Amino acid sequence: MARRNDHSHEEIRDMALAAAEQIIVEQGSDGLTARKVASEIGYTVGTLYLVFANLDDLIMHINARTLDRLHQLMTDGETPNRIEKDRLIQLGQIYIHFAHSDPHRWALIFEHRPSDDRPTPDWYIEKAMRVFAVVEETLQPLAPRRTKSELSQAACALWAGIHGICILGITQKLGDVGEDSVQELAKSLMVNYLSGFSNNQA
Amino acid sequence: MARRNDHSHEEIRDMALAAAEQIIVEQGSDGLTARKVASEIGYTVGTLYLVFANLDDLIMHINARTLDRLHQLMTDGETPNRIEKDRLIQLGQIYIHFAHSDPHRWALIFEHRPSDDRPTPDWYIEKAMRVFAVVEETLQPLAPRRTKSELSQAACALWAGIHGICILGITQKLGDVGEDSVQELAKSLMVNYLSGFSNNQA
DNA sequence: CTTAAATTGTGAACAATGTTCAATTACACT
DNA sequence: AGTGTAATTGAACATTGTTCACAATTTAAG
Repeated sequence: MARRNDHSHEEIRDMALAAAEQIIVEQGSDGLTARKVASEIGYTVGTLYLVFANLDDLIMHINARTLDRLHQLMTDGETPNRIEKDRLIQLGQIYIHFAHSDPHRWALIFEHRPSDDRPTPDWYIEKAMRVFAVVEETLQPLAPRRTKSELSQAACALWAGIHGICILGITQKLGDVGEDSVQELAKSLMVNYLSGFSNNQA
Repeated sequence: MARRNDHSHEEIRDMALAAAEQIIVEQGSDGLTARKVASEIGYTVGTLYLVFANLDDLIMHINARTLDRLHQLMTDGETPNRIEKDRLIQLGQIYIHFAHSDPHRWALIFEHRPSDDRPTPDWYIEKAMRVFAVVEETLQPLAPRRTKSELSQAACALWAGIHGICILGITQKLGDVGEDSVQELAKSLMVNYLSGFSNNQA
């Protein structure tokens, strides 16, 4: 059976992504195989390779979706009137909760290393930057006298810091801790960092 | 040819670890295969499985060695007379330099996720804790009035933070930055965090 | 020194993986 | 109906981790 025309390539692409995501959520990245995804959508491996260059390509697209959902959560219900410090801390909470509620999809973003020959595509970098920009914008009002580059650096340090806590927390590298403890750690990091960052500005 | 008795199992174990580490250093974890390690030491796959339970087991032992080397670097040339704040910042520098100078072996520690059925062995956790303890001990004199649990939490937050910066720096997730930039970010994190942590104590 | 037993290493075999591509099938148009 | 085109297939290939019946060699016994 060929040329079934049941679905356009665009449709197959979306079906494959949805099926792949379900596998990831349920079984983690180890459970993801080309054959499984294909059979799940009623096609065969060959078809998958008509739509994606390879599994890495498919994973990149899953990750893009994950970044979109994270960005959505971080900008959802934005309350600009709120005290900015709380808003930043809230961002950290959102990130950590996101990672804990969907650990497999979250982990997939960082398990994937860009191979040397195929560098990370621009459209992907752009999505990652979009998430990061939210942090930067939220930080800005907290230290108005800092230069743009100082702000960028601080946002970077803070966000990477939260991320590190998240990683060590979820992968249990520092003992058996729940989401609550991770939230505590992150809050401690943000509050103390901000205290130094805001007070010591020129 | 069996029972060659050229080497004891202990010796084979060490040779295999050395060969595997060389492969990791040169090619990264993707290049590591059972057959490669075996042929490198002049034995066959079967023999490898007499000495290690499986590849995960072998990797755990490599990671243990890596942790030992890191611990060595962190406690080497200890100068207790030095200002403690500088000492802590120095620890961060050591960690970041370690990661950059040996990215493949460093990454291997975090790529490896403990499988559900075989939890991380105690001897491994102990080695990880040993590294972490150095941070805790160095932090203690900086905030004498804090409780033990507060100190532990702060050390955790700080260390995880440094680690996060390291990850995003090395994997280039936040653009193309060199070791110097990563060092800057880490220093920013530590200085500002410490400022808040030391000043605001009861 | 010969022979039997114990032990140590082998490598063929298996199931699974990502990936490719000649062959096959179904559709659209004349 | 017939013909060409394009979509889909799935068998095939190279690798992977892992196992285990067997073979080779050392050791012990007679």
